Amino acid sequence: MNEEVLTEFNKQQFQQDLLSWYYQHKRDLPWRQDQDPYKVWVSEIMLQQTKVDTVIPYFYRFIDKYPTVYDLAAADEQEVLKAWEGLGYYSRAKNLQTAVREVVASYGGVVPANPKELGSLKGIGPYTRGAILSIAYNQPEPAVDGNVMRVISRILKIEEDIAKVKTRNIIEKEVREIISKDDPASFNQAIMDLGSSICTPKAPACTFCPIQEHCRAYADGVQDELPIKSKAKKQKKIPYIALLIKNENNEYVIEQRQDSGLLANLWQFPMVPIDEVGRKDLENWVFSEYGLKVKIKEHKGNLKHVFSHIIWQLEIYEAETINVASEDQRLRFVNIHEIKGYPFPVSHQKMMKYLSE
DNA sequence: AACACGGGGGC
DNA sequence: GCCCCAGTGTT
Repeated sequence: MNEEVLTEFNKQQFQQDLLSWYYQHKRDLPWRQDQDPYKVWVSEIMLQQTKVDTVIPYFYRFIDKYPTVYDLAAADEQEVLKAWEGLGYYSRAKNLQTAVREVVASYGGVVPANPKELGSLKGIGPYTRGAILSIAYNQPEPAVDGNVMRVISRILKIEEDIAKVKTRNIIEKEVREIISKDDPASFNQAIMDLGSSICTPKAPACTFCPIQEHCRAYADGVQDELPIKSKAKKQKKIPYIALLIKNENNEYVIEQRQDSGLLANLWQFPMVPIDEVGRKDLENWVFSEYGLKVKIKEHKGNLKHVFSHIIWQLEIYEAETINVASEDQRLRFVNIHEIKGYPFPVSHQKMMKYLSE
């Protein structure tokens, strides 16, 4: 026997150790009540780049409001966005509804059970495709997310940068090799559960790990060095003056953002990009941009809001205007009760504490 | 291959 | 502050 054989990966034992642990410790999550492909789908979209604890209340409300693909397909887009408010990455909501409408129109309301059709739907990439096929349809397909990349790169001691597409593909291929054919749904979810509770990014709890004896990183004492991941670049700061513009009826001006890009179609208080406009021309700019004659009043406070790629620095000012019949369909005057019906980004929800009757 | 795209939580 | 999170679409 050579050394290669001694360190060879014991697939059967690995599966058994992982799955027994999972059957004993799996969390009772709302999307694990049944295997309804639509519910699995909704949960997987919500869980993209988002923690389980954050998703749970959104998932309950969303499924309560849109229990089937038909309900979501028929829903009003703004209401869907309102249901998504605060969850972030709002294109997920738009893409989900687009895809659900496609399922109703082209697949008789049945979520496709094959990789090609499923993966062609808007918002369903390699991860979500694998997650739905394995969890809802019991197919032995990899579902490689951040957890899986971390766990597998440690288990197999893969020292490639997991930020690279190539590495993701390597890991997907490895998972295809070692996935349980008997219970692929549990296998994929087991690795994700393990990644969130034991095989954590920092200080993994290797002493409690059910697959410790299969872990090459642990064997070599390098579990804290893996996975290797290149750093994201620093966010650029963008200063704005945000305006709480009130008219004589105690209504505030809100505007709808454009239908693509950052926070697409959400509503906000008018913001002036200071770097482009300058402070001197502020009121002129507001008039040219919105057709509103405003008078800047009191400085109410400052707000910093961090996105994944930029940072907004908001200076908040109160302002006054007179009611005008604006041509701009994306502009509205609303009172502090009506405002609650519009989907707002968190940054502007924080500004609402400065509103007054 | 790089970047845009939210928000929250751990340390 | 930095890093991470059940990623995908666009360029």
